[in-house]
Amino acid sequence: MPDVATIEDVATRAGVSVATVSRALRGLPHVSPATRERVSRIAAELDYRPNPHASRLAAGRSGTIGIALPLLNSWFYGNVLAGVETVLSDDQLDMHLVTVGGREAMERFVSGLPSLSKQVDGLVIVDVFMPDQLWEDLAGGNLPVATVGIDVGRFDSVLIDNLKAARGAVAHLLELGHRRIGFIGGAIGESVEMESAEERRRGRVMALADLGIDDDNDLQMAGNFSVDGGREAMAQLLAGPQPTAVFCASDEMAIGAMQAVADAGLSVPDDVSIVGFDDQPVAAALGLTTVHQPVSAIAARAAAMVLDRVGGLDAPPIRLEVATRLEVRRTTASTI
Amino acid sequence: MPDVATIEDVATRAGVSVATVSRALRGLPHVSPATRERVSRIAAELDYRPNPHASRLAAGRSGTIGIALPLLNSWFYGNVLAGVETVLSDDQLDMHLVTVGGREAMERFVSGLPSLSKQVDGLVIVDVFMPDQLWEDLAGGNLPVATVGIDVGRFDSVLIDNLKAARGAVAHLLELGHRRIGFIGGAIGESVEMESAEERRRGRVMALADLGIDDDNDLQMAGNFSVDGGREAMAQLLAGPQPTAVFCASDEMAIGAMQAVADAGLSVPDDVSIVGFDDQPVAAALGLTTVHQPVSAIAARAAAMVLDRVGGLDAPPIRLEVATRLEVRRTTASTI
DNA sequence: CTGAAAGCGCTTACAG
DNA sequence: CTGAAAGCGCTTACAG
Repeated sequence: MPDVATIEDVATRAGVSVATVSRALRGLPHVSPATRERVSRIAAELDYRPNPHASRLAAGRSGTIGIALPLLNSWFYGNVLAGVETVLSDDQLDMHLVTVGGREAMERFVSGLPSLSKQVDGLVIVDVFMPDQLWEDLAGGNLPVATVGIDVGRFDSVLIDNLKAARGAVAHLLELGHRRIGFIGGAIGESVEMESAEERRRGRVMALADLGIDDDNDLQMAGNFSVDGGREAMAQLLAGPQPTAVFCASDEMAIGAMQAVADAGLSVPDDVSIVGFDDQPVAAALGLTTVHQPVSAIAARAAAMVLDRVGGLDAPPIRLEVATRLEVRRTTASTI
Repeated sequence: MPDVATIEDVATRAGVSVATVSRALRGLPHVSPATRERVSRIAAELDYRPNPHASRLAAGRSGTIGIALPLLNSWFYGNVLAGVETVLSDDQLDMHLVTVGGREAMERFVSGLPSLSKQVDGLVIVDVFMPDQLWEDLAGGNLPVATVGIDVGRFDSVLIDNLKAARGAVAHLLELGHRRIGFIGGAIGESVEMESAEERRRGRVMALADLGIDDDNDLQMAGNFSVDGGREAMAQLLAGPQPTAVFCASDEMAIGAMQAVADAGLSVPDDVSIVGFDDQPVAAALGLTTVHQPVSAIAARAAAMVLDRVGGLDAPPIRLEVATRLEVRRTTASTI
C-alpha cells in the first residue's frame, strides 16, 4: 500500500487533463471511447484509487451510510447489522457504525450529528430514543434517515406492532389458564428506555385488561435484555409474587428466566410457562415459545429506504409495518 | 442540520484568520487565551463543526478505525464489535465496518484496501484469511494493523491458543472415558475457512493421538458455526458413526447439537456428552460445558494496539496470547 | 469530446 | 501570537 498515484499522475501519463480522467473513470458521458479505454488502462497500471476524502469534499457525497444503535453484543442488533450490510454491499457502500447506548453516548451522538451528516449519505437509526427537538433538527437537515423500531413520523420507518405482538403472546398464556402473568423487560426507569420494551410491557397490561384482570405491578421486572438480567428477574419473581407464567421482552431474558426456574428446582412449563421475543435460532433449539420477527429483513428494508432517498426519491415518509407471529413451542402449557 | 458554518464564517466573525481558528479550536499552542476563548465562543454560537473530509484531506488523518470481520450475526462477532467500540469511544474515534465473508467479499475487500487505507487511521482484522501476498502488501503500506484470531507475524495480534484449548476440551472427554469423540466445526472445504475452526479440529486430533487413538474422519462434520448447522451435523453423526461425545467449535453449534440429541429421543449427557466453545451467556444458562474465552476483552486489546501504533509507537509486532479455560458444567458425563 | 480553473473546507509550514 | 498562502486530491460548471 505505498499509497501513491493521484488523479494527476494518471492524467499526466495519459496525456489528458485531470477533468477527463475524472469523467472517464466514473463513466460519465462526453468521453471518447478511445480516451476512456486508455485512461482506464493507465489507471489500472498505476493501481490508482481516488482519495475518498477528496472525492467527498469535492462532490459532497460520501459513499457511506451511517447506522446508529444502542448496543452491539446482542443477537438482535447483530442481525440488524447483517441485514443492513446485505443491501449496502450490493451498492458497494460502506458502513459507519455508531453506538448510542446510555445518556452520555446519546449526547455525543447528538452533538456529533452535524459532523456525521457530512460524513454519511444517509442514516439508519435503530431504537435510539431522542428528545423531539433533536428529531426536528435532524428533519431540518437534508440527510436521508430511516428508523427501525421507532416511529417519528418525519422519516421512513419500518416497525413491528409491539403492542399487538405482546398482547397476542399474553393472550396465549391467558388461554392456557394463566392469570398471574409476569413480565421481564428492559431497564425500568432508564431515561433512555427502549420504546419496544415499553410497548411490550403495555401489550401485556392490555391483554390482561381484555379479560378484566387488573395488572399487578409487582409482576413487572427489569431484565436489561440480557440472559443474566432475565435470570435475576425471574429469581425475584419466584421468591416473591410467584407468577405461573412470564412473558419476556427478548429470548435472551427468557433463557435466563428458564435457568432461574431450573435453579429453583422447578420445571418449565409444568410449574412456570415462559414466552420470549425475537425467535433467534437458539429459541427453536430450546423449544422456547416466542414471538417471531424477521430482524434482518426489517433492517434491510430500512437500509433500502435510505438508499432510495439518497437516490433522490422525494415522497412523504413511508411507514412499513412488518408482521410478527407467535411460535408456540414447549415452554408454555396449560395450568391444569 | 441546515449545514452551514465553515471555518471561514467563524474566522470572519471573530476577526481572525482561518489559521487561527483552526489552531484555537484544536487546542494547538501559540494562541492567546483571549483569542482562543473568543473563537471558541463564536464557534459554539455558530454551531460550527469542521467538515471531516476537509480535515482529513488536509491533515491526512481520518479519526476512524476500520474493522474487518467475516460476519455480523453471531455472538462472537457482536462481542468483538462491542470490545472494539469501548476503546474507540474513549478516544472519540469512529468505526468503519467491513464484512468479509466468502470469496467475493474478500476480493472486494482486498481490491478496496488502497482506498480503505486512506479512509481509516488503522485497521483491526478479525479472522479474515488472505493470501500471503496480500498481507505483505498491507505490511508494505504504513497503515497500523492489528489482527485477532490470526497471526501473520508482521502485525500486532491477539490470540487464544485454539490448539491447546481444543486439546484440553477433548482431553476432558477422554478422561470421562469417551473414545468415539466427534467434532463439529466450520465449513469443510471452504477456501475461506476460518483458521480457528481448523486449529480446533486439529486440537481434537492431537488429544486423541495423545492417547494413541487414531482419528476417525467420519466423526468430523461441518456445522457452519450456526445452530442449524450444528443440529444437522449432529443428526448425521447420530444416524451414522454414533459418537458418545462431541466437541463443537462454537456454542451455537453445540446448542444445535443438543437439540439434535433431544430430537433423536436421546439425552445429554447420559447418551451423548457435548462440549462447546466461547462460553456465551446462554451456555451458562443451559449448563453447557464449554471453553471460555474473553471475547470483548480480546477485541478491545487489539483495538488498543492499533491506537498505540496510530499514536506513533514504533516497535516490533506484539503477539498477545490470552488464556482460555474449560468450564465444566452439565453436558459432559462419564461413560459409565 | 476536452481542458483550464475555480472551488470544496480544512491544515500547515513559512514569515513576521 | 497571528496571518497569507500553498496545498491536500478531487469534481464541476464554463468555454471551446
